[in-house]
Amino acid sequence: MEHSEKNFTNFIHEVIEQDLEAGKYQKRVHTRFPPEPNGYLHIGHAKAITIDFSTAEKYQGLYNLRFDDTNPVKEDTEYVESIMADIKWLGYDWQDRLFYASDYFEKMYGYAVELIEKGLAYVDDLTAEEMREYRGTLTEPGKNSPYRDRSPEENKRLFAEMREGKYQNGEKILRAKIDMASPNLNLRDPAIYRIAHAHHHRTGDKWCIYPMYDFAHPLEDAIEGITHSLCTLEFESHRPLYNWVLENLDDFKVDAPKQIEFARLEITRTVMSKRKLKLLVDEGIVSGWDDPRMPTLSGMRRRGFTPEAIKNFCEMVGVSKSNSVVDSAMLEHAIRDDLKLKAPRLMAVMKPLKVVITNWPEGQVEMLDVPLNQEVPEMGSRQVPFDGTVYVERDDFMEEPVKKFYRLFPGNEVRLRGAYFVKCNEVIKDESGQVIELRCTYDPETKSGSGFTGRKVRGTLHWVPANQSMKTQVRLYDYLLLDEEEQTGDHFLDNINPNSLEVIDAWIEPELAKAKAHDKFQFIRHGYFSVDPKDSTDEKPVFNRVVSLKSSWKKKK
RNA sequence: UGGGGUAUCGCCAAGCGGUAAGGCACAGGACUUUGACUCCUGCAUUCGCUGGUUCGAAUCCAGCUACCCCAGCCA
Repeated sequence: MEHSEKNFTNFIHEVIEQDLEAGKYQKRVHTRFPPEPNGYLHIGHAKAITIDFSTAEKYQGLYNLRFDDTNPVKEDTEYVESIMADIKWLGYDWQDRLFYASDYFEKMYGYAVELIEKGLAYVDDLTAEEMREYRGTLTEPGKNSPYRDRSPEENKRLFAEMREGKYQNGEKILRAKIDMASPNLNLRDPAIYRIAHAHHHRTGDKWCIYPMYDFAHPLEDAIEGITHSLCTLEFESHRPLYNWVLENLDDFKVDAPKQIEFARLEITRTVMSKRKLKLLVDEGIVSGWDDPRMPTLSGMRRRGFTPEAIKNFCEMVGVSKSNSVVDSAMLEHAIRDDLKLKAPRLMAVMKPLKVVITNWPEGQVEMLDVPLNQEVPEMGSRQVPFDGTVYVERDDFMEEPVKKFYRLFPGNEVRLRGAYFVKCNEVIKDESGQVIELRCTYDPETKSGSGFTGRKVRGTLHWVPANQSMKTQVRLYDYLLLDEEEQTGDHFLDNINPNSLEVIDAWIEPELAKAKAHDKFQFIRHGYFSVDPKDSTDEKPVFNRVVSLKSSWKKKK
């Protein structure tokens, strides 16, 4: 007899393995991701999706995609489409298991009637305000509605009339009859069906009553045969209600799904609330849900994040029940880690300073063969023309070098990446004293790849050919949007980082002119960039900086 | 204040009575045609606090404390 071995990696797996061992749910594992189509998915949803789907995969189970579309006034087809696109992009395939809560409206109506017949639900005439008053407070019990004791027959008739459209919004409501004195407010006769004369994006005008989340969700799960219903912590106190609904319906007496809660994802300096993100869009603070500064999956995709990086990040973060705030450095690590072996490494100069090689043969153009990624030889190489006149980064020159500066300064020799050693001999300035050009000499012996070992230089500079580089736009983003750690409350708009987007020109080497939408590169020393799919043209790519490189030098400066 | 949760390194997070995994960050060092990457090394005698049980506790018990969620006809 083998001893049962603990094989779980987080508390959800632990629960599942106990169920499996106990033989529950015919030893099936079936999960679901149930977004409401009222906005775009963000990185927080990515965590939920990976938890929901990878948990099912871990146990050879199935997972559903289900739109929880029970509130027509907030939902829209645009959102269901974006959600599906984003999940596909992440790499998950729900196959034929795509569901909509709205497909169950008729069934749900039937279950509501069953509760009415059992005397477990009643139609209330109280207004919303009255209901709030009757509900009591955290410390005081509520009191029963005067309509609480209507007969099942009357309730049934009234509920049918609600469905028929006989009443206005708010005029009547169906409530579960539980306990107005419960210490758990969610059990004080919660509303389960409200009247909403609104057009639903899928059912149109067929219905004017819609089930509430607390009633609908357990039914959706149970109808689909979900075994483990994973959701975020704020639903913890709803679990008794979730269970109440299923316990009181004859169809779901056995193997009712089990709700398990986990902490939602929070990342430093990141707005992670659909409501707030929508506000940013509506206020025009960002260009749309897919603005590259947005933590939405569509924004991150456009910015240049990869699904692998996002999934790895979620895995790194882990799953627990403690409210935590993950350092954005972890996300940055995830994308750098993924891109470092995928992205070709090329050169782009953002603030150019002209360098003329005075001893370069007049008119000679040498095509330098430079590897695309030294660590991945299979990537091959590209040609970079070298004609003795290049741009280097202005920051890579200091007329009066500070301590430990080993780039270009008068009298110093450095390597031009992929080319030769050059030595700075002369500094040319304009009338105002601004350095406008450097005169250097090169040493033909030192060509890259030649195996020259005569002497070493500390600095290697990236550069572009001055005459054959292309000027284009690059967008530098300071990680996401917020200035401060402070992101709570409704005043988060005051914390928007004004420098979250900096658009500047850059000179790119010829190879990069061919870059296509979503192509990713490392620009030596500048970071990882991705070609913007919306604003690039066939002739001219526009680059978004996905993330910068780590730099110990800048910090010490 | 009633109910429900959570507290382990700067940030995540393992741990399930046998003497504190791992990742991120950080700091040294090696390497280097990116001050990147990679590679070494360091980084909790201590687990919110106080008591108790035990040969032995982050793990069990008791009592505190702090923080999060719930008073939508949102999800």
